Amino acid sequence: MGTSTRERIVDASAILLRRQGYAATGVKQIVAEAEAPFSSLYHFFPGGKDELTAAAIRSSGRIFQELVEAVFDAAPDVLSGVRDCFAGAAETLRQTGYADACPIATVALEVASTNELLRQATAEVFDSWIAAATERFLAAGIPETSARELAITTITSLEGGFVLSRALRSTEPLAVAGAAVASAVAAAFPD
Amino acid sequence: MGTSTRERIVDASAILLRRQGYAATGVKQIVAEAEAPFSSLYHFFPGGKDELTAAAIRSSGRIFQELVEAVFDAAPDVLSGVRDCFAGAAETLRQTGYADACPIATVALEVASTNELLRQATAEVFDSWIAAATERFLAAGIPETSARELAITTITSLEGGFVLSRALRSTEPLAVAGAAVASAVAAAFPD
DNA sequence: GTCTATAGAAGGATAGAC
DNA sequence: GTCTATCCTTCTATAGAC
Repeated sequence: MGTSTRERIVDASAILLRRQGYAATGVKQIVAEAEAPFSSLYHFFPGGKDELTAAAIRSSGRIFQELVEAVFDAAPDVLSGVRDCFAGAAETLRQTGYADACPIATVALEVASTNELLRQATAEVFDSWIAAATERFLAAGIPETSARELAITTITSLEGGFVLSRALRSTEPLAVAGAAVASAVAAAFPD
Repeated sequence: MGTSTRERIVDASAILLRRQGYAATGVKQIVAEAEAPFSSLYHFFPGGKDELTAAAIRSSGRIFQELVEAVFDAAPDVLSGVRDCFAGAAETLRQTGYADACPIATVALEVASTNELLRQATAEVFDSWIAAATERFLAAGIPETSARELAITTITSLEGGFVLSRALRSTEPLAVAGAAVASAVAAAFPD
């Protein structure tokens, strides 16, 4: 069974949102990219562009989380895990001509003050990422108070690294941010 | 002498770009907000929306830099300077209903892979911020190798903190990111 | 579920008078 | 520098047949 029409529409939407954001992505461009009939969009998403965008945010948020978790969990320890995640992000960015970074950051900034429905979708994704990272730091033996702070530091550093690396077309910001997070993680272990 | 028409157009453009981004900001909305004649936009910016946006990016980038420098330089030492900058950013964010964060980040992500002219404008601004921060860390006695890395860490942390704080409508990410940067700065001084 | 056609608003940009 | 009017495209969304 190939991908369903609904699935192709969500996937195409997610790709376009990541590269060019919400406002610049038209529904006609989405169905064209998905090779789907125009009317299918409103068949599967009666709420139109916003309902589709919310679905795409949640979908790509989950996929990105699973991808990062896979990289992280494959490492022998948390320190290597953090380093591998930032290195992998930098490599993907470089390989895609600095296009493929965080799947939801552009949309998150666009809608934060203009679209409450979509703002909540991005907030749910970030909350889920923070929870997943916190779990892993806790499991590694890092104290409860530090674990959540380190999780937030990891994700803010990744997001900030993406912003500067894409704008400067250089992996330096992402590499520097990753090294800083690694140092913070190393310092968080109880003596 | 009040503000010139050109100035009002650039300022209105900068405000709208910060809150809702590039694609969502129409030229008609800009001149309405600026209380300027529509034709003045094309009189002062023959290159249209892109030329105006580039000017707005450089203008708000410079203003934001001056604002942060003023806060930083008013502090008794670099550590306090860093802390004050993050605290001030968090307070502004909270006071504006999580609307006023980085003036160029939303646009930077939107145009990074779609508009080379504007991408370069955002890159110039970020480069200028990195240079200014590096100078200050050097002046404080931090070794040359560490100074640039700390400068990049500071700015990526601020940007990432803005992304999560706006999406979550919470100052926590910005506060946590600021504390992490402060720790890194404290650790960078030679013994 | 998909087809064709189209409504109705908003987008960026320009012309020519003053 | 500013006025008014307008061009053409693109946008989201809907209607009704099949």
